[in-house]
Amino acid sequence: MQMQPTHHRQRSIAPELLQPAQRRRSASLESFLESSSWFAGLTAEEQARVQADTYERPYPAGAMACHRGDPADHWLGAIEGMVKVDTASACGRAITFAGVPAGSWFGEGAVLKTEPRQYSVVALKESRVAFVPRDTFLWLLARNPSFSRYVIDQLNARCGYYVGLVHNFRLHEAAARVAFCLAELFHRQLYPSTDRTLGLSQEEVGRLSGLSRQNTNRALRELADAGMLAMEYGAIQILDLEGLRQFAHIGD
DNA sequence: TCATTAAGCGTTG
DNA sequence: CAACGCTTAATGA
Repeated sequence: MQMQPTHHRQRSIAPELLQPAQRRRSASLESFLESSSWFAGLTAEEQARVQADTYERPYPAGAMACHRGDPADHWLGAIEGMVKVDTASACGRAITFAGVPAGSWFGEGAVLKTEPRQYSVVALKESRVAFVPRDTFLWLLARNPSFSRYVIDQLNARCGYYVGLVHNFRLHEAAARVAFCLAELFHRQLYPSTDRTLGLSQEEVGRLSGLSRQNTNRALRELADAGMLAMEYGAIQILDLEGLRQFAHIGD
């Protein structure tokens, strides 16, 4: 049995209280690992160790999976739901750095450093998170070239994401910002299997793109009028991902 | 003066 | 009950 993090609210939800979408049959931890692109490049021995060492935890909406300031001793995967990375700082306001849809691995930067975690990880809705212990992660990194290549690609993609973010925010206005943040949730390397309907409230989209609720709403209407997305109650449906990317000037 | 935002509130899904 | 839309008051360019 693995030692599990002690930091999270211990609230479990009775299955009958869950919404249908949340109760939907979801991937087991095992199949989640198997469907992750980096997993196929491991030897049988490595795969076995990863499967033995990795564990998962469920989180209700709003729960914190990792606290800022805790030691970063796990590499994380979003199995189901959606989480965000932010600074839930004691001083002042929370800033969201990234949304992490299901199917994505993240936190590799924190595991590679020895410093405590700089950011918090919060579930945006009912979610399950996979924890790969630091030792296992470093072990793979040291012995398997295809895995280290994957990690390099991951870090590189993240770096490119933030360059694009600065570019976009310096040059463009609200609607383009929102378009950028939404489109990047479908980044091939970072977020390989995002659902076309994002379960994000307008307020969350606002936090993600650094805009007020009003501005976010206005921007979303603009994008909806252009036929790139459809606004739903508590969700955004992406209709034209390429259009969004162009509008956000991704790749310029 | 005009634009933007946080806060509050009534409505809606 | 949370998300949404609208109004309002404060803030600042």
